[in-house]
Amino acid sequence: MRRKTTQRMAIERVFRQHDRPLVVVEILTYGRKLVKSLNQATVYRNLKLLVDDGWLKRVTHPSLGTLYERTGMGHHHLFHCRACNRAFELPGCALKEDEIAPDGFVVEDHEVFLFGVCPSCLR
Amino acid sequence: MRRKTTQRMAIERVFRQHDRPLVVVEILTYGRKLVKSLNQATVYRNLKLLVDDGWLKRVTHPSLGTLYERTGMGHHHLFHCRACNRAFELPGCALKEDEIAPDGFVVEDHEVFLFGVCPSCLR
DNA sequence: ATGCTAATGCAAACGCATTTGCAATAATAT
DNA sequence: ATATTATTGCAAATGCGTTTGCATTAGCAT
Repeated sequence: MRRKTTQRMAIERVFRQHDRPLVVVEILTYGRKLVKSLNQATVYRNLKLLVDDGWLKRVTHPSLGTLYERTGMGHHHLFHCRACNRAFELPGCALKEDEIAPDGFVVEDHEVFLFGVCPSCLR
Repeated sequence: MRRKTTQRMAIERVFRQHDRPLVVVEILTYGRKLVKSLNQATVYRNLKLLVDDGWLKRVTHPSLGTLYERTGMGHHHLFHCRACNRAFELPGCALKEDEIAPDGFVVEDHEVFLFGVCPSCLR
């Protein structure tokens, strides 16, 4: 059976604390503040478990590479702050669904990535 | 000075012939139909030159990885056909620019990736 | 408290895209 | 035509994210 380890709980807490998509190094860095011995391999192994459980979702970002984000927040866009390099989830969809497809193309899904400056970096 | 080699001319021709963003293996495969000896390393070296020249642009696609597309066709979205796995450039922008940003976020740029089935795979 | 074994830490290994060293080749100036 | 050297082909090497083998540790059922 699956055991409730301190390292997996720490990883879950990292996501709850930051509430935004995270890169592996971020998870490792933040996680080590909770469990100092936390190892890279452990992070990867647990990320896989959490994705299998449906608790996390793996996303490939054009600039940041692989991101892990919590599931269950509906359709959204990813925002990447060029100042602090963090990713954020912006709720909602700003895509005009009817105007997406030139005739002949059937659009079934889409991904939108926004780039700019986040509120905390603005001031 | 830069020499006009048959391999680079072949690579350029591949892009003109197919008129869509290409992955390195595609460039290599199609290029070898023009210059059978064409080597991978040569492709990479020339892609770098063509990007430096501003003739090509490097793009990172969430599913396909690194793509190379010709420059100068204005703002567009990339469409990925899940049937034939090819990428296409769809002209225009279907993003409602005013509705993108929740207050506090300054959006300076964006990338849109569409997924579905292309015309030729539809029939 | 004890035993079983899932999970960890560590380091080595992996996969894959991309790059590099080098001798051979071919584009260009003369 | 000849010399010069940018460019090629080949194979080995690199970088980097991710995975794996294994001995040790720590959940959890008993």
